Amino acid sequence: MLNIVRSVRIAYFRGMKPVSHPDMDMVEPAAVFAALADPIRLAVVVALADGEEVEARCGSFCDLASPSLLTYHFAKLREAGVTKARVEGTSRFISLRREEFDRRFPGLLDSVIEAARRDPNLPRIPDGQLVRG
Amino acid sequence: MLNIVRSVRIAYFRGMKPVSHPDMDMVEPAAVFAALADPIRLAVVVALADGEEVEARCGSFCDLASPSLLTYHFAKLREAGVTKARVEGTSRFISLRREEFDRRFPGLLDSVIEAARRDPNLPRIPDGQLVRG
DNA sequence: CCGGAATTTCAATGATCGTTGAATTTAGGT
DNA sequence: ACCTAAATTCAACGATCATTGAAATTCCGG
Repeated sequence: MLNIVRSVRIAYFRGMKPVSHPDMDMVEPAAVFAALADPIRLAVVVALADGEEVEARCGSFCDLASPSLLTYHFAKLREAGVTKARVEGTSRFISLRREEFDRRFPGLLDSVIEAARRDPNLPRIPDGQLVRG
Repeated sequence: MLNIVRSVRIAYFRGMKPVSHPDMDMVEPAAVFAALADPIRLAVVVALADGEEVEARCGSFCDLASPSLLTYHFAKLREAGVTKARVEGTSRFISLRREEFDRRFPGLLDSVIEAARRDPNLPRIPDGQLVRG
C-alpha cells in the first residue's frame, strides 16, 4: 500500500518531495511581516544574507532550535516567499529568493536585514557554520 | 478615592492621559514586524503616509474596525514605535514617528509602505476622510 | 538488506492574538 | 448639572502560533 503511494510520488516528482513555493505575485505583505516577526526566523534570514555561501544546509541552524521546530520555521519563511528550498538526497538547502522578492518588494529585504542586524539580542550563527556541501 | 487618583494624575500629567511611547532604541525589529503583520494596522500606516495631513483623528479609521478594536491596534503600532499619539480633549491624534523611526531603521518604513501599497486587498481609506481638526 | 543520518509529520501543549460587546472614563457644549 | 461624543477598559471567546517529543519518511553507504 505504502509502496503504491511511493511509486506514484516517484513517478510524478522523480524522487523529490513536493516542496511548494508560492507564486511571488500572490505573496501578501502582511504575510511577509508575519514571517519576519519571529527572532528565530529573523536570525535565519540574517545568517543567509551574511553567509559567504548562497545556499545553506538546513542542519546548519541546529543551534537555533530543534530539527522539528526548524522545519516549522522554514515552512513559514518559504510560504511567505522569503526563502526557497532545494532537495538533495536526505538533505535540504535553503537560500533567499533575492531577485524575485526584490522585484516584488523593492528595497524591503535589504532594510529588513539591516534592521535585524541592529538587534543585539538576535541569535547569531558563527560564520563558517553554514555548510553548503 | 477615585478623586485622589485623578488629582495625582492631573498633578503629574496636567490633565493628559499617560500615553506612553517606547524609547526608540529599545524597539526590537521582530516587534516592529509583528506590528505590521496585520491588514488593519498596515492600512492605518499606509493611510497616515498617504494622507495630506500629518496627524489624523483616531475616529477617522472607523471604517476599518470598531472603536474598541481600533484602540487595540493603535496600541500595537505605538508600542512598536511606529506611531505616536497626542491627546486633545476627548480626542486622540495619531501620526507616524517618522524621523525617529528612520534614524533607527533607515529605509525600512519607506519600503514597508511601498510594499503595503502594492496589496490590492488592503482596506483603503478615502482621501479626505483623515480629518485633523 | 540493514543501519544511520537528515529531515518531516503528527498530535498535544500553553501562550498570544484578533475580535466582540458591554461598561467606563473623559471632556466639551447647551 | 445633564447630555453627548470620543475613546478606553475589561472579560470573554475562538483562532492561530511557537514549542515539544515521539514516530515516520527518505536516502545513502556499508
